[in-house]
Amino acid sequence: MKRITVLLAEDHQIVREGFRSLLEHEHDIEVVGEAETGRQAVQLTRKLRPAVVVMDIAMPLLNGLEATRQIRKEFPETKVLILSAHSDDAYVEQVAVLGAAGFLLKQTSSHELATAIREVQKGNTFFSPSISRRVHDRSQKPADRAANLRKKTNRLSSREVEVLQLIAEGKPNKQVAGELGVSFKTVDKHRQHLMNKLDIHDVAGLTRYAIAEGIIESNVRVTIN
Amino acid sequence: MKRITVLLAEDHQIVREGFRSLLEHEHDIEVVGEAETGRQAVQLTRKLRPAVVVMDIAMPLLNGLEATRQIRKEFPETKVLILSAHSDDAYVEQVAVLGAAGFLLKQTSSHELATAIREVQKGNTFFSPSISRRVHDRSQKPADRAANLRKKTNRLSSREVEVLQLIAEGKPNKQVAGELGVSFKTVDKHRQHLMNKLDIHDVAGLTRYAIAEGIIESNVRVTIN
DNA sequence: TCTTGAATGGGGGAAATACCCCACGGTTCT
DNA sequence: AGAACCGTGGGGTATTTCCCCCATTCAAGA
Repeated sequence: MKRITVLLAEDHQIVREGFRSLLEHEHDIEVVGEAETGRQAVQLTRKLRPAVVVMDIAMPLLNGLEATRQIRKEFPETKVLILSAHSDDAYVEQVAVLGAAGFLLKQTSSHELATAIREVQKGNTFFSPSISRRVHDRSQKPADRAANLRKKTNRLSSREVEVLQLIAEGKPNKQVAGELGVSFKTVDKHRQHLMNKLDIHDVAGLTRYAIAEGIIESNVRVTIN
Repeated sequence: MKRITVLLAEDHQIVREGFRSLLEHEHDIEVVGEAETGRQAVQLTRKLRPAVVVMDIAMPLLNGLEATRQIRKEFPETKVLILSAHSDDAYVEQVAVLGAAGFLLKQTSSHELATAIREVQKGNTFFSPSISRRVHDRSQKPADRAANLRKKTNRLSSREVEVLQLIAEGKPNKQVAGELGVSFKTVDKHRQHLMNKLDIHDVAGLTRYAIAEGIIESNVRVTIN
């Protein structure tokens, strides 16, 4: 029997190990890798080609939603199962358009996690009950959709969201440039575009925006380098 | 052999089940109960009398620190091992006076969790390296420690909180100075004191802190001047 | 009483930000 | 085929931050 290959993306090691331990009891599922950040999740997906990525949202360097977008773009056949502590509107909003195959809350049981992994691998979707209700409500309203499409102009690009997260984590442009592997000037350019699109012209404002949008959490303690 | 009885207090079911699964591999440790809230942790401690309580901080109804205080008061022989995602100064500060036997970060490995449980059961303390460094610094100087507790050295003064709020609202020092009716240099000085006390050295970090502490909200849209 | 801290103010300087100018190669709609 | 972005990179500059140094006044605690 061919087992379902799974990549775990979750920043807290002990929680990640817990998930791995839980999934070891499921003999049709194999955890082939673990990622600590969204960026690592993208890299490991490229390298390991798992069938399913179990993705936490709140992660340093690159949050789970942005990582999902990048993975879905590069590997449309890879299923991403979002696993989040919160069911914030800001998140739920994005999940539908992101191409995630499912959304689980951390309040669910391990049994449901295994079930969800099997379902999304088969090509189905799997949402926690409270989430699915909300997504349903939302897709009822085409007005919102239209509004989203119209506002496309000042919607941030994927790269811009990435830079925004790092800025909101308190990293200076030079360090952001290093982590993204681009020049200081490019980062500076993204920063300017961000600011123009959002009409927010200071780091404090960008940070508040990032938190309000669920790109980062307010109590992240960024690792000291 | 008598196994170490453990109560798990953690609000996310799947994370809790993961911890249980991890600890099932340790044959000298037995998970005798699981609590979803701080209040339930206190109740189950009363009922089950576990040797060690593994306590998450962020929990509904009653947070882990308050639950720890109540458990320690009622059952001084019960060891509480705090398990937190963050190493905020505010938390670490309280852990010492709370009577917790240890403090683990979720970034640690499952192996360390088992070790910590064994150590605190024996009556020792166990702190994650990064935490222990901080607590150590503090307890190294008894004079400082006493001063800290009595004078609350690293608690912000009301003026500092005032400046922090304006910074987190995205106002430059010059404007803050204008609004407070003091010189630019004074504001700069408050800013430095803030940063030293909180050990946060960038505006993004200060903004996240202000939001986490409820000093401002993330979705404030500051009026444009 | 004497020290400590809070609040005030200033000089100076290296670093980072915020905002202009410019360009090129690529994708993606229209 | 052209327009409109996107991502990349370089030049420059004014402002701001961040962190030292220095000081005085006043209130409160050891």
